[in-house]
Amino acid sequence: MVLEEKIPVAAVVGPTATGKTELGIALCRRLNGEIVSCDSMQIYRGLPIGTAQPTPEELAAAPHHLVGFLPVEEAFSVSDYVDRAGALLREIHGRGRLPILVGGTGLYARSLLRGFSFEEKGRDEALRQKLFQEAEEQGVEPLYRRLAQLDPKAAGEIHPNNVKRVIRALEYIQLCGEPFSAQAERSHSAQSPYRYVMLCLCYRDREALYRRIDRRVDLMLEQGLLEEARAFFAHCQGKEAVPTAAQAIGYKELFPFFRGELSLDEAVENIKRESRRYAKRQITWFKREERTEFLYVDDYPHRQALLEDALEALKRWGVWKGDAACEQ
RNA sequence: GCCUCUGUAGCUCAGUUGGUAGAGCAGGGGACUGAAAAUCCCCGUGUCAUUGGUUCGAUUCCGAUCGGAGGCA
Repeated sequence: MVLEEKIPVAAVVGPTATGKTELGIALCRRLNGEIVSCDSMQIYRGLPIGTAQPTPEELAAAPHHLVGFLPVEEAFSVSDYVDRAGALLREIHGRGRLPILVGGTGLYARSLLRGFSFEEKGRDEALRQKLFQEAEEQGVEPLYRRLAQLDPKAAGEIHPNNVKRVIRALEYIQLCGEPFSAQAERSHSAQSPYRYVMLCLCYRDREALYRRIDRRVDLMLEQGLLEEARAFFAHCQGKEAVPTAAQAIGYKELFPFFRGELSLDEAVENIKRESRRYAKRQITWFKREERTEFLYVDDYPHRQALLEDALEALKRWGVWKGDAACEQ
């Protein structure tokens, strides 16, 4: 039996407002590729401005996948993402084209590219609700103590205050009948089916990044973020389950304004601040990834130079063989 | 012009009955396997406005100077 060839994948990651979409499209056209989005919020339909989806022109400039396809009330998860994106990567490769992953959701990128596998029985809404209620009534301590008994290793890795993750671990143990830490161990030894590199766009000058983020929020407002968010707000009214998309930055800060609890200026300031903090968390995520190449946008005089270095990096990591080899 | 209050971290302010200082916010660092744009953890040295004086010692007390706020005219 022949060793199965790993699928080459070029990934463009990094914090918001660094030009991932643009570089992705440039690479796509240069390398005859197709873009697979790696963004937990751009998947939703009806929120193009606030989630900074590619514009209609950008969508027309290159084939895109997993953008704006999901109704806002539908649940989604890493596991769903890895399934769908993984299938797309195989399809695109099968067509003889290069899959290009573009987006800033670190969890999705890592889970997909490192080849994490997920259990069949993954989630139980009723159980979650029950555990959450317990946490609310008695605090997290009893839940954390239970976790420490059932899975000491996981308990050691999850902070007692992190309610969501304590609950998820307990849910996993009950559903899958094994310690939560067992799946991490399995994933650790997993072989990635991809030959990839993450090109992480970033700024050397943090202030410059923040200025860009602030400016982009203003731009979103000019493009009609307020109307988009108001429509989404109306859509959410009267529904007991709050959709995931309502946690997205840009919407969750405007909702208090619609309820009359904040001035517009305050809400906009909050959007900017949350976007900056989010960018910081994104950077933390990619700093830790191994197959990552940082490209600092403020090092380049123009976009062409950035593209050249990106291509160079793809060659170095064996994702792209270069023009000569392509024509053989 | 006179009177009163005020000047301490990037911002808002505590405080030291005289022994060179600490909160909140902002900011920085980190974790992350089915809600992830979520959730969570860690991190506080700054000419205590300037300048003279009193004192063993002043950011703290006194004087002057320069900002800021309010009141009376």
